[in-house]
Amino acid sequence: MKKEINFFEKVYQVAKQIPFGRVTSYGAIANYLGAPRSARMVGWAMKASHNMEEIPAHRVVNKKGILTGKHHFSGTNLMQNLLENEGIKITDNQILDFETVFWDPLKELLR
DNA sequence: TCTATGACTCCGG
DNA sequence: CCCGGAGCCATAG
Repeated sequence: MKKEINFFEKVYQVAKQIPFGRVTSYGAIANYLGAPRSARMVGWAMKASHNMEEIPAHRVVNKKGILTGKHHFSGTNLMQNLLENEGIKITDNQILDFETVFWDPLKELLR
């Protein structure tokens, strides 16, 4: 095992830096990691994050602002509940004002 | 090694 | 934005 830092670890580090009341997309994280084609891997990492330390995976949605992974959370509306608790409005798994709450690590985190 | 899968994204209609 | 199809890539078996 030479690679101590896996792709997952990178995703976790970025996910942890997502500010309160903000969300980002899998592609944005993947792009920040230098793997814009590995957006799916980010989602895969999020799924594994359940077994890791506390990762705000509920703040990560797809590019359309849809809670594609809410089904993977405990219960059925936990993910939506967590986001709404942060002041994010959601309708039918779709984040309202997605462009407003969107947090791009490439633009906000970096630099 | 190969196949299947997926919390995605892009493209054309 | 919705729908169908294709591309991408790490992980599991």
